[in-house]
Amino acid sequence: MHPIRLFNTLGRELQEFQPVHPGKVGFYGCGPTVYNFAHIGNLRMYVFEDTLARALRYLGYEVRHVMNITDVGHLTGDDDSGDDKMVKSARERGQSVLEIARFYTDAFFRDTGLLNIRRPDVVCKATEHVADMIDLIRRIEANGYTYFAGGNLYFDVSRFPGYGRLALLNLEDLKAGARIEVDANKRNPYDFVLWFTKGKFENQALVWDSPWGSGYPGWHIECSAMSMKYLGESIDIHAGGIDHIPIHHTNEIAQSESATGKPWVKYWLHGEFLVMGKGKMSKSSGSFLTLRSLTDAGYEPLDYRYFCLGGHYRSQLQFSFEALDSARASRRSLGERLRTLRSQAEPAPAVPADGKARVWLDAFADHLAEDLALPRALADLWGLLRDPEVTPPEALAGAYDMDRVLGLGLREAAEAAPEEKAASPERAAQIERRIAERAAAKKAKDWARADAIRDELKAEGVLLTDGPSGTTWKLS
RNA sequence: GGCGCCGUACCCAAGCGGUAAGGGAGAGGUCUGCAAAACCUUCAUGCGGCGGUUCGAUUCCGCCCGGCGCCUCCA
Repeated sequence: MHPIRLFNTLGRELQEFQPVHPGKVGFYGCGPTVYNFAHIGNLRMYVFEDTLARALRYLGYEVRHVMNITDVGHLTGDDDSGDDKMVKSARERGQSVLEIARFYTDAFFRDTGLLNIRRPDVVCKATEHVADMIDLIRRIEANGYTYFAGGNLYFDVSRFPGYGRLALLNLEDLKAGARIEVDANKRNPYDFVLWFTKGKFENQALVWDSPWGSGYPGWHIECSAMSMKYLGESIDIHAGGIDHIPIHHTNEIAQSESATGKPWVKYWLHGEFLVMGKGKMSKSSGSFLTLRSLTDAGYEPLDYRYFCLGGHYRSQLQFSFEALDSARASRRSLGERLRTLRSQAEPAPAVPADGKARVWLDAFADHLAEDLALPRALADLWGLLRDPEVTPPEALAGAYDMDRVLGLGLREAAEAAPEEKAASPERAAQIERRIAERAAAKKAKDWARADAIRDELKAEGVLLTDGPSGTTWKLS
């Protein structure tokens, strides 16, 4: 096991990682709310969670990765968010809320799969854990942290010392804070609902029976309940988006710890936003980019993954197509390099135990262990591949090893044929004929003729490359 | 109004007290009939501005300018 340091939002500092149970990591990563397609900003978050789990494993820890799927509540209503259109069109297709949830859940895993994001060990849906949530709320209630008002069960923030510590909230400051929701039933503006029987949404689609009446759970309880169910009452890492610090995670801590009476999450890791042009990409502000829109524009999903790896998870990442182009060019170049290495790697590559390659691999591990410094780790990959002192088999084996974390499909890239983009057999034969024709022209030193054929093919989207062993081609 | 984050070359982006990682683009070169590809080399005395602390600051402190996020579902 490699020692690791992580930046804990709780305390805002780099801390040495000491899991509750040595060598084992209970990791809960916030999952999607499945009421729309994930946009590339969301996806950045899941790339982060994925690389974190991969890195922990690479560094010798046994990881149990749990992710929630939020498929409950607030699917109807919320009409000022602009998402209504999505729901409405789904409704027009005669689908239920659960069908919508299933549709977007499938879409989510399709996207994450394309990005080489490994499926977490446990994927849990909120709707399948309402009983667990009710049990947890009962414990909170039994411990005296709740009150019932206006049909809803509230969490009483004033009973929980240290509320808001994660977010550095100052409860005294909230007064003038312009936009706190006015809920006459709340004793304190920061109180939040654990169980609704009367919500702001008239036609809540899903309701369950509970000791407090028929209704549905509050926004925050699912993560507390499910993380405890699958990881125990104290977990090592909880990761999520930076926007969740002040409300969602703050409330999760309050309710979890008031139920169990013990610390809940040891290390809080928060990923920063992907920003584009004038600000973050959000579901509610109209148009946003999906993975699909990138692939439609001719990019491969892993180009986007590579792009994400180029920035540290705690920094905002500036998205642009220019930047994505750069990522694509880098990844292609990487593939080219690996293919060359593979053709030179005589012995079957094995992970280098010593030698110069080991130096790069050690640096790679050290960088991962230092708050998941993926940009550094990526630079180590380039260093390994460009180092003249590293033999081709070592370089190749080292790259494959690093790819356990990077997830860039390096082995596939190395083994891909140059003409990876296949044409139909007829088309291929036709192209081969033209090449043969050109070869004859070249032999006769009829350069004009040879160049004309090359230009014609280029215009048709076929790129010719003359090499020592003849001419190869690929579709552009 | 409150809280937090950030400003590094043409672009993306690391570094966060010891003299600027990496990638892309650009430039030069090798190779080639010419290209393309590949490979090699090169590319910030400088890190928004002004002060301060220090032997030494891109890194710490203060102020200013500019950008972003959260406080409402949101990664």
